[in-house]
Amino acid sequence: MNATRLFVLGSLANGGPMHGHQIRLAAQVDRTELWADVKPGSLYGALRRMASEGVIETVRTEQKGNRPERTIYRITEAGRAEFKMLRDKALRDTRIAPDSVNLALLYCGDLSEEQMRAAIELRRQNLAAELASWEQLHTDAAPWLTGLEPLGFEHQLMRIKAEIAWHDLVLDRLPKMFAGRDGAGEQA
Amino acid sequence: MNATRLFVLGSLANGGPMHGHQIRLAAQVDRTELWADVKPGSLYGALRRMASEGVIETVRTEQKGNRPERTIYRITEAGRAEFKMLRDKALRDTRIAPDSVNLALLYCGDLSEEQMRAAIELRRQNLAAELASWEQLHTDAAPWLTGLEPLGFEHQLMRIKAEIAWHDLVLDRLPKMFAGRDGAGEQA
DNA sequence: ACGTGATTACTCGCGTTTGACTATATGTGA
DNA sequence: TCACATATAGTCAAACGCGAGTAATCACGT
Repeated sequence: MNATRLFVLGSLANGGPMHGHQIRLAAQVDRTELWADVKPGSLYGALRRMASEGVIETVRTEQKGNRPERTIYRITEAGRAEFKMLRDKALRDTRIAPDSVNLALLYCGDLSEEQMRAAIELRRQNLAAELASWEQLHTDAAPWLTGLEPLGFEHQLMRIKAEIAWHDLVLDRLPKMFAGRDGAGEQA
Repeated sequence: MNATRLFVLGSLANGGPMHGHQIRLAAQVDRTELWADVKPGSLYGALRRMASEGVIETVRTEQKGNRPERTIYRITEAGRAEFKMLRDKALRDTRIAPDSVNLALLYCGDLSEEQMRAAIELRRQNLAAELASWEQLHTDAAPWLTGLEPLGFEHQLMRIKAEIAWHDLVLDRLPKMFAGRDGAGEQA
């Protein structure tokens, strides 16, 4: 919920005054972007809104050569207050957004067992790749992780593993799910 | 991704022509809303947009007494095409949105071990309640479930269980995470 | 006859997100 | 030195999401 605002406030609170692009770069360096995934279009809009609300304020604007002007923002006291509020809210929020595949499942009545199996196996493959990539990321980053950040990695790994486990369960169940359907009529 | 559109198209494809409110009621009855969670404010906007695009079209408008007029929509051929596209897309999409708690974790440097433990334990409690509620829902609905719907329930249950397992892991690790911090100095 | 709470059906306005786009500067290799 | 990718820094319109509101009707007891 409101991850963009939390991200902006956190960046400015921990990194000092910065302009938009700088926020993005810093998030790459310190891996914040792994957990936030804020697109540029969202960022600049949020910066302007938040400045107009007074949770952040512009320090000054610069221009190097003829490149677009950049505006440097700093967090205000009101911003620090909202920062803590948003952090605590995120810490309290346990809502689990329903996976869109569950919705798709309702509409798969016209697919054959083979088509479903193929789709699920492809998903499983992608998840396995995603898992491998996160594991790589984890081992690479491990020496630099501080505070509670390692728990975030474990969280992500466990979630992907659970996802894979469900896919295995589905692959196991598929024959049974299709057994009760008319394919050619067992014994008419 | 675009769950609202998939939801609208699926409703009209499987339920025949309907007006907005009818779509919501039908989604309640057949449990589609469990997997979509589309708010009224989103629904009517989507209906108008989609009508203007031609993926759905208005059949007629009615008015009972002096109540708000209701517009009955039907899916078009273009709509059926987009429906399959969106369904297949949802079926292919394995992206796992990062949990906002992982972002919050980065900003918890000022919290004590006790504060963190309390926060995580509260989360765990809420998740346990959520799990119980889904299990109830599952056993209640079990006799009426058709097609691949049961797999959706198992999916949700597994995800919540994984979430709980992570919280248990965190509770186990917390002492170690805080061991390396200055609380009073072990033996100076 | 009358309040009152639920239901019906949708509107409104604002916040937010997104993808595509702009436009300059800086390598980098042939 | 020319071409082409990449980095820098941000804009914009349109789509999207949502809480709150509206305004009538209906159900129900009292």
